[in-house]
Amino acid sequence: MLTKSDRTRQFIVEQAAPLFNKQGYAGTSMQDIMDVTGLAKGGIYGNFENKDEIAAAAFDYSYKKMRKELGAVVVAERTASGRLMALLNFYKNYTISSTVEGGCVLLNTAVDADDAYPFLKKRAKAALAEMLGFLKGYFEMGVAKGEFRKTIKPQQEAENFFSMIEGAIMMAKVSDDPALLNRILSGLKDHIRDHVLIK
Amino acid sequence: MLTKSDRTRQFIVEQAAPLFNKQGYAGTSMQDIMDVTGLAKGGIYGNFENKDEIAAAAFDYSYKKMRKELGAVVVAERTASGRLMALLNFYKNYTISSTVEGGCVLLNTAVDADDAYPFLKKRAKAALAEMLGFLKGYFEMGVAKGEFRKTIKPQQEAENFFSMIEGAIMMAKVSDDPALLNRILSGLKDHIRDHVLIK
DNA sequence: CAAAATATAGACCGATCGGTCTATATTTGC
DNA sequence: GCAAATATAGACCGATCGGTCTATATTTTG
Repeated sequence: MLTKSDRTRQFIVEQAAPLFNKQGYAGTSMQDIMDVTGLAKGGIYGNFENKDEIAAAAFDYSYKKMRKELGAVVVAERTASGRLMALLNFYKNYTISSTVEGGCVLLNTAVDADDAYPFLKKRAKAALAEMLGFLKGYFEMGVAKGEFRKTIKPQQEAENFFSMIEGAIMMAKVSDDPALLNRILSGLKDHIRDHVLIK
Repeated sequence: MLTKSDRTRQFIVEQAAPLFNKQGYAGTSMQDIMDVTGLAKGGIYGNFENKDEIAAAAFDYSYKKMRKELGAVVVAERTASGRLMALLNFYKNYTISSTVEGGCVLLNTAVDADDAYPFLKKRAKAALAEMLGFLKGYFEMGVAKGEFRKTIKPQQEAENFFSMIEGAIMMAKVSDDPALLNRILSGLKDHIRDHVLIK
């Protein structure tokens, strides 16, 4: 059974995750976390060593939640193209409603952390590598099954795909234009149909 | 002639810009700015109302510097494809050596500001719109001059282009893999040659 | 249900936050 | 080169920062 502390810890992480995702590491104070959880200092520090540990746990939680949601819609599809389409659908309107409030946790953490917080950067780096690995796997699957052209390069396709999605999330968010992201996603679907799938 | 205050103000902005670009708004303290300029509180606050005003001036400075450098290499080219290639070359190795230390100021500010600092978000939004406008203009120019296919859609091409570049900068930076960005840029060059230019 | 173990409240800490103000130093205009 | 205007140093402010510690409250275990 889950101990009280385990449940409190999880509660803190879940409440703090959107704060870190929206406000970044430096922009999120312990007071913010106390406010959002309703706990006092002792309640927080009894479960975490320090702010870094909460931020790290919050990232892990947010990323895993996203990966789980994404995984669920993707593995429901049995073809490579179906999986890629499901992934693109997953990101539709992602600037309006994302897994964790504040948009893509990978994008936010990568930009927030890369020059200032190595312990967070490490996590974002690993998460990105994993996501690229998944994408690459779907392209390899398509080629292996004879669904995709043999000429496509899975690694390159994966990098192209994900850079466009992440860039589009940033652009759509700062422009207050969710449709911008959706247009990019739509373009990627066209790309699969026209240049990846065997005609 | 430039007054003393004008020169000091400019000096502060130039020294502070890399700090904000690397550490973000919340992660940059007035003490940091005092340290990097060698000025005391009075020297800073005699030239700026508050931290917001410095951050805003720092963004404007960084963005204009980038736009100027980019503009110089782009307008040296007389063809639309030449301009796009120049732009892609401009971003080569941009995670290693960018206009202002810390990478793309537009990406960093957009992500840092969009949920927390409206006064900065507004600036990033305007800057992004301008960059997309430039890109769109080059594609329109290519079509108008008969250099590009009439079927290409300048707005869509511009959005695709820029989202890929920005996403790739984020990915390359967090992965410590500058080559990732260069591969994306290379892919975009291929795209122009193979699907934009008239054969 | 009582005793032991655990978890939380909240007072407290020194350091740092953004910002003000005055006295002094430096420029500027004549 | 002197007087007036301007710009800077740095002491100081209250608020907030991340973090500690103890006393109390709550769980857990027998």
